[in-house]
Amino acid sequence: MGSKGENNRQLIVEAADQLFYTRGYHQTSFRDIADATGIPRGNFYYYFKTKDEILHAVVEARLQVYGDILNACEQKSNEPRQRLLCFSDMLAHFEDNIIVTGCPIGTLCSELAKDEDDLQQVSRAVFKMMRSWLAEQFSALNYSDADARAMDMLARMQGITVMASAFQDRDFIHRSLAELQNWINGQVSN
Amino acid sequence: MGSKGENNRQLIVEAADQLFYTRGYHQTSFRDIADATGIPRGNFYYYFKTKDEILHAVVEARLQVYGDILNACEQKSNEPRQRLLCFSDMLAHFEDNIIVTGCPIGTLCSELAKDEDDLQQVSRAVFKMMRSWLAEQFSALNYSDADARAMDMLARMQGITVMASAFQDRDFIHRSLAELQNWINGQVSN
DNA sequence: GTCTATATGTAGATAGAC
DNA sequence: GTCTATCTACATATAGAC
Repeated sequence: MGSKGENNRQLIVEAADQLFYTRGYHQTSFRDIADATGIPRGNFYYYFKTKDEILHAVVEARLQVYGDILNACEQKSNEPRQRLLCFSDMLAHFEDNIIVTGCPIGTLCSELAKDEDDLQQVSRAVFKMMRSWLAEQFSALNYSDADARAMDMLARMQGITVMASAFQDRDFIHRSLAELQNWINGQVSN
Repeated sequence: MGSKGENNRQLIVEAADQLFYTRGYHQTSFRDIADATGIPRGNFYYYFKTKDEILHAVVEARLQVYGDILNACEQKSNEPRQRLLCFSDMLAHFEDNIIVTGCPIGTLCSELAKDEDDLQQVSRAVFKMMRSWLAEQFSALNYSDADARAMDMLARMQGITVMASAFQDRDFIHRSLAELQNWINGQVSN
C-alpha cells in the first residue's frame, strides 16, 4: 500500500487497459506494455502470474471507472430519465475514441467471445454492471420489463459504436445519439 | 480453372473464412488452416503471398455469399418492406452462430479497426455492400434519408448481435428481431 | 522489489528438392 | 504444383543475480 510496487502495478494496469483497447487483448504483448511503462518485461511476473491475470486487473479497473460514471449520473439527478440521458452522453463524450477503436467494453467482449469461457466471463463484467444499473432506472419508471429495456439500450448504443467505427462516421454518432435521447425521453413513467 | 490448384485455393479460403470467424483473424494461424484442410503450411505461399492476401480472398468470398442472400431477398418480393424483413431474418437464420461468436462481418470490422488502414478497408467491404442495398430499399419507399435509415438498420442488427453474444442470450435475439420487424413494418411509403 | 538473461514455443514467411 | 525443412522474429514465461 503506497509502496513502489503498488505504484508499478498500477502503471502496468493503466498501460494494459489502454493497449487492450487500442490494439486488442491478443495483439498486445508484454513488450508493448513494457515500452509504454518503461518497466522491464520480466518484471511483470512479480505482479501477475499470467497475461489473463492482467486482464482481470484491467477489468477491475474498468469496473471502477465506469462505476464512477454511473455514480456521477445518479448524483446529477434523481429523475431516471435524466440518469439515462447522462449514461447515453458517453457516446458523445468518448466520440473521438469510438470512431477510431469502437467501444472498449464491446470490442473486448467481441474479441474474447472467440476464446475460452473463462476470458468471456471476465470481459462481460462491465456490461453486467451497466445492465443492472440501467434496469434500476427503468424499474424506477415502473416498467415491469426493466431488464429487457436495459438490454435494448445497451444494444442500441453498441450498434451505434460498431457502425460508427466501421465507417469512421462521426455524424452517425451525433444523429443516432439524438434519436436515442428522443427514445429515452419517450420512456415516461407508467 | 478447374485444376487441382484452384480447388486447393478454394479449400484454403473456405477454412480461413470459418476460422477467421470462430477464432478471429489474428488468432488464426497458418497451422490452424493447414490442420483444417490437410494442406501443408508451406504450400499456402504458392496461392497467397501473405496472410492478408488470404483475408482479401475471404472477404471476396463473403461478398459472394452475402450478395447471394441479397439477391434472394430481391427475388422473393418486389415490396421493399418484404425485402427488408427478409434481410433481418438473417438474425434468426444465423442465431446459433451469433450467440457463440457474434456477427462474422461486425466482429471482423471490430477486430481490424485496431489495425492498419489497409485491413480496415477490406473488412468494411461487406458492410458497404449491405448498406447500399438497404439504402436502395428505403429509397424505393421514397425516403430522402435512405442511407441514414440503412445505417440505422445495420446498427440495430449489430447491437443485437453484440449483446446477444456477450450474454449468450438467445431470447434477446428473438425479442429484438420482433421489435426490429415491427419497426420495418412501420416504414410505410411516403 | 528490480532487472538481465534466457528457455521454450510458435508465428509468418522462404528455399529448394521433387 | 506439392511438400519438407528451415529462417527469423517474437510470444509468454522462468531463473536467478543483485
